[in-house]
Amino acid sequence: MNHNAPNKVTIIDVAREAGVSYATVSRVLNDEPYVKPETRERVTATLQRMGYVANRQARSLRTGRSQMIGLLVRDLGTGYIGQIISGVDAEIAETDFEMLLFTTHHQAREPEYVATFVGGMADGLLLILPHNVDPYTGLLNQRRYPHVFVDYKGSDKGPAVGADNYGGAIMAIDYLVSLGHRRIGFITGALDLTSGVDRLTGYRQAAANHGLDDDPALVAEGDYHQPSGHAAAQALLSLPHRPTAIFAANDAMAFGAMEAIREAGLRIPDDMSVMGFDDTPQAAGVSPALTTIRQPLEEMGRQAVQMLLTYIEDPERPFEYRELATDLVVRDSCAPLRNAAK
Amino acid sequence: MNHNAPNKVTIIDVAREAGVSYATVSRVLNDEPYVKPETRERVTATLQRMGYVANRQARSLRTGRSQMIGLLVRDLGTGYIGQIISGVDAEIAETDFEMLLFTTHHQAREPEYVATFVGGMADGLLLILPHNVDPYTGLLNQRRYPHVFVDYKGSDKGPAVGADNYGGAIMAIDYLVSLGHRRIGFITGALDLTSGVDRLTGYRQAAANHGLDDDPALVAEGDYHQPSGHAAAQALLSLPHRPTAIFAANDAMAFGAMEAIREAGLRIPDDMSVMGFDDTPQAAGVSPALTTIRQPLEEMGRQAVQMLLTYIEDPERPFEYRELATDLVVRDSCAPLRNAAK
DNA sequence: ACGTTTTCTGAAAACGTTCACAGAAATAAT
DNA sequence: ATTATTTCTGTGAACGTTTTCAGAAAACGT
Repeated sequence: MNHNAPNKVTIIDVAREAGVSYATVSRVLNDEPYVKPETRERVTATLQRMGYVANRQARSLRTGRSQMIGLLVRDLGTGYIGQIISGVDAEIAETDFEMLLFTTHHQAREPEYVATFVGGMADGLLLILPHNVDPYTGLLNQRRYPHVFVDYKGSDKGPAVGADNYGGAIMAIDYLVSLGHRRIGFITGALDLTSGVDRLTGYRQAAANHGLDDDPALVAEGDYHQPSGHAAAQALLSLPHRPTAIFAANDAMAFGAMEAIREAGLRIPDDMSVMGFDDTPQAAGVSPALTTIRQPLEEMGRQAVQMLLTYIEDPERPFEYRELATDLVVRDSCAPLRNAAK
Repeated sequence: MNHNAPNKVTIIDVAREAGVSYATVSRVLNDEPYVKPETRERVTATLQRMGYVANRQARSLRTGRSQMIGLLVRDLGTGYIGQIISGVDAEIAETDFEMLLFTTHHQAREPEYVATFVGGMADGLLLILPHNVDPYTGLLNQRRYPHVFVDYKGSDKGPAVGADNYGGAIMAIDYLVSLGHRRIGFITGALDLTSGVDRLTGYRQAAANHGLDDDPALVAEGDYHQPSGHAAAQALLSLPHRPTAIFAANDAMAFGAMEAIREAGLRIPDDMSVMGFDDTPQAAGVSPALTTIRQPLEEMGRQAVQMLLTYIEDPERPFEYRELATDLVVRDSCAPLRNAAK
């Protein structure tokens, strides 16, 4: 008797108890035909009575399929990722797969995790990683292991689903310009992420489109975290010729900026308009409610799952990139430019 | 050749390639002694070269241990749970276990998930479920499967770690009373949760201690979600003799209450003091910053893991309940009662 | 030089399943 | 009644590991 194994009841125990072979038990377990109805019933009852629960590892060892979809995620803390996962979870719930999530706050361990998944722990993998994924593409592609990068820009590195960050930034500036703003400060996201770069590019392009000031001082670098938004806004506010509106590359930094603006004794939106990007749950809750660009995060999760399933079906399918549209969400943090104020 | 199995390389392939038996490969894999250094080196090199990655299911089938800690969680959307998981993850990272998370937005599938874990998928289970857990205690205890309920009140049902919700509520009221408030509205949490009940009981006890009005109308029912806080606050504000302070059983509802208070044309904290419970990340970000009762969520996660490890070590250990202290976090949403205002 | 211990290695069984196969029992067709 | 088909059931192999066992090779003591 194995002391470290909690008293498990196996298919064999059930078989003995029900007076059949273990193959038959397996058959009823898998709803296979060709089991005499009364036998099936007897086995089912025994299964129930003995509290049998299948050993998935044995099953998946044998079948070569785990019926699990892996999710590799960094830093669950933010509601941002929570929303994506919500979508993933909802979509998976409609399949006969289950979701298996590994979090890692330690980038160093990630390759190990990826290897675990590839090694058979899951039939496919969704990666939601806020950093360069190159270290993993080798392993993943070499085995043609089904996977999708989420919230990531597509490339020849692998399949991905992301949002139209470039278009969203354009939309934001268009909106501010429509309110009469001409001097618009921008707080960048982390520039080692494609989303950070794309939003910046969008800002620049829109500024050029409208012939706005392209004072380099109007661009302040941030890293997507609230404190960096605070600092960047302070820099923008202390400019000799300061902007009348600030567009932050995400909501968290917009919140930081709002703080800084208030500390400078200015009112939002009367003295300074503020826009964010993401439409996190807090955006609506904060005061004044934040005007922002919505990313369809939940939808992103859903699409990622759908895409992954196609790769599980056919691992050889060529890489696909799906880009989801972003929307303008108008709330209370932006106001028309008052000529007087200028 | 199995078509659905991606070209895996097994211990046997490596053995053949390195010219040894697979037992030897297994030995070097597990750092066992008694392998000739040069053999070990050759095998290691082959392992590396062929890109071997272990099949965990096979390993755990054989050893009876998965080296995984399961986490069953509902509704990741909230940052609240994210914080607990942060702690769990940090603590697990210091062990040689890994974390395996199942989310479920569908309560109906939970028993199935629990069964999966018990069936060998993980060596122990942490349950963070915002509802009654009775349906699972049977299965879990019958097998003496190592588990801990997190953010849950201890009982004879199973081991748990939770926060001192009762004491926290007392602390909150004590603080408001110290500011001079005598008429304090309370917005309850979900009353099917032990935390909801305990915070209410704490409120009542503290009110009695200080001989406050025990007008039943001062207690408005909420469900821990922001909208319910909004509604409940509206009810409290429309009272003929309205409170001078509102204590919400969690931060989310406090945010809803703040909204309602502003809509009623009142200022916070000048006209109405507001307190929350939890100290979610937004509490500090909102304006005015929310005075609240801090729950050591991350610590809760850490302790839960520590506790679980002791049960994995010795499944027979009697049920333990750890209660973590809560703290008062003073910010800007409460002000002394102005006698004039009354 | 010889037994003894120590180091090293491989064969084979086991973990809990599924599945191909073949045989038995029941049913249908002649 | 006999054969052909269908339904049912059990045996044994396999999935990729770890681990026990025993035997071979090396190192050691005398």
